[in-house]
Amino acid sequence: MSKKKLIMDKSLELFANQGFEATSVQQITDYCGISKGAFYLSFKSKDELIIALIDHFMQQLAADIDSAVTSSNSDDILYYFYHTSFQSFQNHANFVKILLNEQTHTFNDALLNKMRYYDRKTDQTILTMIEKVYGEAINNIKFDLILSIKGLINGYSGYLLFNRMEFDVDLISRSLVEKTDILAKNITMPFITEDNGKMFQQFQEEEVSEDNLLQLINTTIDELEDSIAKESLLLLKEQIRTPTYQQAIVKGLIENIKNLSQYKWLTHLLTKYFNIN
Amino acid sequence: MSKKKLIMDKSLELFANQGFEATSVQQITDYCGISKGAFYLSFKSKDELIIALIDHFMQQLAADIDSAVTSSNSDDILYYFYHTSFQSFQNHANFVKILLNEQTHTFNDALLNKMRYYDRKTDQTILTMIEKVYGEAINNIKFDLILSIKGLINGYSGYLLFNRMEFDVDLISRSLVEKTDILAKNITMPFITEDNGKMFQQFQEEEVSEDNLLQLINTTIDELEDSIAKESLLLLKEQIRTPTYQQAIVKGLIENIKNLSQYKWLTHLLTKYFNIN
DNA sequence: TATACTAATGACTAATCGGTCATTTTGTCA
DNA sequence: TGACAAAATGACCGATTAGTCATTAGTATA
Repeated sequence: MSKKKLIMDKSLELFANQGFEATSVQQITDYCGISKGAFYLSFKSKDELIIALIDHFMQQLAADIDSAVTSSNSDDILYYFYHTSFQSFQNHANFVKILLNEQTHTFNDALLNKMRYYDRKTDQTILTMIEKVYGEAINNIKFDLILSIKGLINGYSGYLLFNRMEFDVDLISRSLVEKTDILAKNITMPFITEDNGKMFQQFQEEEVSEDNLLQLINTTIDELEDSIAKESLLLLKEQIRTPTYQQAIVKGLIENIKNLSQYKWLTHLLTKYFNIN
Repeated sequence: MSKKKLIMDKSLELFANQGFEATSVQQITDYCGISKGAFYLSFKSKDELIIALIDHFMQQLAADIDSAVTSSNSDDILYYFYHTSFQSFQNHANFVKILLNEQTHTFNDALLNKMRYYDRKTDQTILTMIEKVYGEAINNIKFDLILSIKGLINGYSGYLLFNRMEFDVDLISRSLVEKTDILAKNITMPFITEDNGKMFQQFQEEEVSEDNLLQLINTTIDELEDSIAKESLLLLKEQIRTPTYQQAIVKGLIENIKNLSQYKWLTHLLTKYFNIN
């Protein structure tokens, strides 16, 4: 395990239990069994660490949900959406705790922007989903439906987190699918009109910047043990710097990474960058 | 305006914009135009300040909602519940911001307990409300209904707060009443069973401790300009220390305070303490 | 073994924090 | 006016923080 990964893993625990501001760098390094200096070899600042954490998990969550939403039948989309969300919630309870705690703190502009970005991204995913499931029928209530879905997830997450409960992902998913369906088919009095809802539309997927992509590749290479996937990534990195291979080869290399479930986001970005379908 | 009130007003702004931990006592006193020493004449510590803030607003909110729920017809209860909630939200946006930010921070036990206490109180109020509106019919889904209602409020509050919008309290209330009604009448697949829902029942209204009551009276006296209400409070304070007057007189004195809308909580506690109906 | 390089250390700094208290200012009596 | 008390001040304290950097440990090459 790379040092960066070690710090991220351990600090996640501490942040979740004590909050971001209340956790000192000294505490993190003690807990990791490394020196303070070593911390600053991996991260330029404490802020950079929390942003890296948020990015790491949100990218994965966004990619998981996106793939669940795009790859399932119209009938099952809602179920798989909730299932993926709460499965991820169960697997990364510590991260969710940080998210709920630090959600709108203004103290760090970069952090706030990240949060906003992912919030918008979630809106967009949900919008795509409900349009796919209900089509034109819910056009005038779609923004209320988005808020209701996010609200339900929030309400139930808070309850589960507070009670530290083991829970049945299948049951909660089916229960929330029913609620969503009930709302979608019966609401007649939306609060958010098309006009107010403009902000939901404003989201544009970011350009895949070469810098960001390279940085993400480097981080991932760092995390990986020697393997075909690592070798593929190294080759793709070269390909970005100086294009050498044909599309087919590039596609094959990306396919080698696609199989690792935790790198769906990277796969997504690579596919987009190299213009592969 | 008393110094305590001044500090609470000003610090509310700062906490809302920067968070609790990120705001220093020095910053608060500078913003108030007083010295650091003066701060500690009003509050024993910084923690005591945040707890006072939370108490102040939550007591008022709880009393407002409670009176809205208990004093309206079964048909209108839901509407007045949401109306009171969002009206209060609109009037005290800064406080809501703090609540959303600091909601589950563990760093301070007393604070955490306050939060939990009021969360439970909210659950209880909502439970009473939906039982009054829907009776036995929703018995098996009532806990899901509580979570859904809290979730909806949360979802819409977050949206409104984020967009810093002026909004139509009547419209959002009617819109959420409809959603609540739709859910109450159509849910067939609850996630939380009677057994899991035990925790919702555990709430017991706190005993009215003499110390707490006296402290609240003193704070309120401090806030008030000279008036009948202030005089009444001073007399009631004496009555607690050494009972002198008959029930009728006590009841009359409490009535003098009841008329001030912002002291419903105090009225409630006094009524309970003196055993008046 | 000697050299060169990187990785890792932890004592240190400057700044900031919550909280204290000797001192001064202000207000109120006779 | 003068004596006294209450209110208010801000320099100061010990503790803690994020971040730095001269030094050391570890490793690979010659």
